[in-house]
Amino acid sequence: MIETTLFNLLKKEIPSEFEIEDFARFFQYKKLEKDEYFIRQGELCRSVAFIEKGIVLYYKIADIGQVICDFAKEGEWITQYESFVNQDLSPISIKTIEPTEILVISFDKLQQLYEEVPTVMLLARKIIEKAFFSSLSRNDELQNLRANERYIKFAQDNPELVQRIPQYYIASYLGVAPQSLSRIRKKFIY
Amino acid sequence: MIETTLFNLLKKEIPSEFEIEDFARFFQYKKLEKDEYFIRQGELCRSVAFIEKGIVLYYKIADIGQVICDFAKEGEWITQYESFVNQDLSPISIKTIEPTEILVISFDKLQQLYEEVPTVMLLARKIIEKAFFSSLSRNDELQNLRANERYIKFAQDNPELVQRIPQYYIASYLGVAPQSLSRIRKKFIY
DNA sequence: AGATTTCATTCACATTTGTGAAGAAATGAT
DNA sequence: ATCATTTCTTCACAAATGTGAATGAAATCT
Repeated sequence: MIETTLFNLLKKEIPSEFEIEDFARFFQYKKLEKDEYFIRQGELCRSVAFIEKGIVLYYKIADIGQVICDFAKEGEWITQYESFVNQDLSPISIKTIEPTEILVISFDKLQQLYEEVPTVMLLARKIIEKAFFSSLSRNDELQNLRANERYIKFAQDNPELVQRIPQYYIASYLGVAPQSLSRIRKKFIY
Repeated sequence: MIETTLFNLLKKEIPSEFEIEDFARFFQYKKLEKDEYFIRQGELCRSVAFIEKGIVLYYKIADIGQVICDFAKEGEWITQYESFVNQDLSPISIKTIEPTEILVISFDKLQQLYEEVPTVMLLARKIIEKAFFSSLSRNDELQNLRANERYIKFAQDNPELVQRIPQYYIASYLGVAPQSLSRIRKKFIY
């Protein structure tokens, strides 16, 4: 379990005497089936994870039913920053939609890692900033693009996800009815 | 210019020997007319400001024309975090839509302030986190609410702004045509 | 393989939203 | 006060999107 994308990435990004084995002490490797949960709506979020392989779905149950908030795939972090930071109850659930392998680090271990390798904190900030900027550009798209334009952009930016994620999830993520997305797609496939 | 909302707030929030006068050294007070710019699309953003009084508009010129990205009013910070952090060209313009008074601090002075009063950095992080979380909930609203629901929520959350901001700006912010917003409003005013 | 469930498509129709034009109302300038 | 400009409203019509039901395809289970 030592030769992971994450540890190689950390070793490369973070200038320190730390070796891959040292990083590995802080993380717990987990193999999840399809439809297993990383966190459930209403629970406390006490850890962060890196996805080695697979896809997770962020969603919540609202009055209109299930709403897809986000996706994350291999090479990305699973963060529920809002509840992680405030140690508040999570407003959303995160679950796998494929067999998925993750490396988990608890809040406490993360603090230790920060202390042992302060540069990690810089990396963490960059990850959070990236999430922030993505959120801003998602606002822009939801505000200014039509459903069909949103789909085209999503498909261009995430060609793999279009293959791996059920369409009604993508529809929900784009804020559109599944039937409408089907109608939209018909115009681009000939 | 010493008795400002900002300096009282800093004095209250930040435990230190710093007095109001000490904070004042770092900020430059500016009085802006209506329609003056804090930053223009395509320029470098080298400062942050606190609004003592007035309202600013975040907007950009896109292919569909002018698009309103955000508002900020007295008691809030003017930040263009994306370009501020990366020292990149600003993708948006920020201008006043009322006579407005602000307290400006440059990037360099902010670093100095961080060094002299480290707790300021915590405050800064909280401000950025707040912007992040607002962005997430704006995503949620744009994704899941209809135009009329978005307007109702906006009006509930910002009753003052509804009075002070032209409606076609609000329409653009909500991602709706001004005529549609007018139609929506008709149903709630009797 | 067969049965069951889940997912995607299609259709008809309702509702929402966009668009361009016209005029009313409000605001600002002289 | 008068005029000019900006903002808001209204209308008729077009386009986009939602909804519920029906069908078929694909995936999953046993």
